Amino acid sequence: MTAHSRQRQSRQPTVKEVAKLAGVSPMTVSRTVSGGKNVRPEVQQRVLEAVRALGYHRNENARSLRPGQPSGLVGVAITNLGNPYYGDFALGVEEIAAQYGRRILLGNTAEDPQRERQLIADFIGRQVEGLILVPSGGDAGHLQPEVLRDTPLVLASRIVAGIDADAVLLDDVGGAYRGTRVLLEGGHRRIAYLGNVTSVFTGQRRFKGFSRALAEFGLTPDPKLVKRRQQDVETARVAMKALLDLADPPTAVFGANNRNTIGALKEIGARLQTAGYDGAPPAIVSFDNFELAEMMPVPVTVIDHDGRELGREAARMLFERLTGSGVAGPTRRIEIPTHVLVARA
Amino acid sequence: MTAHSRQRQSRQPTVKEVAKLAGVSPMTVSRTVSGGKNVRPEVQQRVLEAVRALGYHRNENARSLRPGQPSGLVGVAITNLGNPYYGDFALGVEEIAAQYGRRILLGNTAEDPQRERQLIADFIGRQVEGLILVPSGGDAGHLQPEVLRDTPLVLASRIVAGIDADAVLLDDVGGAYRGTRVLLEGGHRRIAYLGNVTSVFTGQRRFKGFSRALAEFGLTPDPKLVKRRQQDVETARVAMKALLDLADPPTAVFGANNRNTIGALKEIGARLQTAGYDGAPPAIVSFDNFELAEMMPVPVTVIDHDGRELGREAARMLFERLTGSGVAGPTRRIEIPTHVLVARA
DNA sequence: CTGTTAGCGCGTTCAA
DNA sequence: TTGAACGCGCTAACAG
Repeated sequence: MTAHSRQRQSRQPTVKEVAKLAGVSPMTVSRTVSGGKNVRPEVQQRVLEAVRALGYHRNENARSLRPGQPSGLVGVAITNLGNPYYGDFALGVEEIAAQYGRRILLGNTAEDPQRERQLIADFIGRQVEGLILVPSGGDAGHLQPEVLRDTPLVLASRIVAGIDADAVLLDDVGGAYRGTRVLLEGGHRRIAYLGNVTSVFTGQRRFKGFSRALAEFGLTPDPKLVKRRQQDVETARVAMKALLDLADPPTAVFGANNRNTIGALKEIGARLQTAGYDGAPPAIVSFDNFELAEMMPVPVTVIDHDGRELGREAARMLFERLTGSGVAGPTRRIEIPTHVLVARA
Repeated sequence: MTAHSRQRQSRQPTVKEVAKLAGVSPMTVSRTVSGGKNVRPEVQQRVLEAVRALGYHRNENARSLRPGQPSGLVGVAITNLGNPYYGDFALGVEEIAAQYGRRILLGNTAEDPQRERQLIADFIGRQVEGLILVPSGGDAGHLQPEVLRDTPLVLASRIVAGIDADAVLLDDVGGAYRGTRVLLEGGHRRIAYLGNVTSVFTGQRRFKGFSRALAEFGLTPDPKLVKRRQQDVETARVAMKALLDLADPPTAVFGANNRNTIGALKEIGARLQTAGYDGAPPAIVSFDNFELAEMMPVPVTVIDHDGRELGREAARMLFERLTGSGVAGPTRRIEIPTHVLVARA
């Protein structure tokens, strides 16, 4: 029988067992493990030895059962952990949460409102002190104040119609606008758009910035060059393929996110490998940075922003609600700036 | 006063409050929310209305207080969530955990053993049913069976000396061996190695595979070409810079992970931009795949493996311990295969 | 300085 | 079918 193969039934030791071993009352154990105020040092010693001997860990769940005791938990629900951008986001949240001594309950919604609803309900059932959510859209019943009661909510990346909550957003419109202008000023006029499904909030905002820049050059988005249904790299690649196969393909492409840009680049890369390929590959503007963007075979202008900082900021907003001031203030909305990194010529 | 600005003090509603509103006893509420066995349909109706009206959520912490009741939590500690590979890993774990109705407590250790120790202790205090850990090395006192008691532990990516626990590893040695052979068979003889600090388990294994391949060609690693201290992209780039500045630079580079490969590529990319650069850039073999590897300006052979599958497999091992059979079997060690994707010529 | 009492929210057990 | 009592682990409040 090996180390981890014992019965799982025998629960963790409790204050009582420690108390018995140390020959004191449970209260003395409790006092000792929570700082040792009003306990004789020699008694503390005995208690701590018993703690060590039994491998005692204070039961945080039982502890937070007392009214007024915070659970020390924050619920975080993200649409797609597989997207490196949201990995960074989660890292930023975790970083701040750790500073505040909080732990993270993490869920991946996979853009499924139903799953999001379940996660939120479960998080509340586990008495999280607050929620950080990248919402997946759709019905928002589970985010209504009556349901959340007094659990603070911070929305990240996207907001939800009808929900008045703190939010950390990107400067989607401005970033998309400035990025698109780079293409226009570079002489491009046939610019394709690859984006998320129309219903996604950031998708709408980025398309608005894109359109605004075009408008300043007397252009409107060409429906044949606008593809807004791609959620992942492979569908984005297929969309790009369709664009390149047009009789009159675009000379530039706006990738409204990470996934769309990379799909587009993969298709372009495949064409460049092809012997018979002649046309000049399109230039790219990418909303979302990605590693090694500077090494692509076509110039990639990046609308850069820091997912980790987005996560940090979301967590900071939450903890302002949870501690000190700001607890009862009006909801706030922050926009994180974006930076256009123009491709080398 | 806006939606989320109320007092935080008024806790979540309890069975009692729901009971009062519905005009029944707390037990009837409890029975109703847990399936409704032995409750008259009309009474259930009243209860569910009260639940809805008050925004009641069953307190999972209180629930799991009863002996024998599982907490429904799994603790996951990762070394670096900012590495896209571990984002994928977390996604895989979450995916399986969701299937088993478990939630994830997530922590980032940042390769800090002290932080890892705190996280594990806290996870146990929160009554997690099991632990999944990418260990950061160093002292393993906090992983001893006496401390973990009966909480099953699954190690991922790396193992820990002296700890007998289930583990999911990569075929580090074999992958590194086969990848290195690709370089050797391509005629390369001066091959540099960029890797993690020597103490990291995977680093040792990958270096072993690398060395083994060299040995078959009558070579040993050249100390001047071996750099094993880089944990992030920037330090890797600097290491690569030093290699390229050698009087006799390597003709190929083995990147022992994601971070090292990308740092190396960034430096190579910078050189290629430089007007005066003449030498042929080195070929690359990368342990760990990364997006767009096929589009680099130098051929990149990838030792590919699926982080998400690693996560899934770790979670599966854990849940085999938690449920059904295998609860008390000997510890197991699984190796996930790696696939060498040879660069285009 | 230390111990006893009581109760947090829930569900098992037993009684009605 | 419904309810009352009890206790899970912990700690404030109150003795001593």
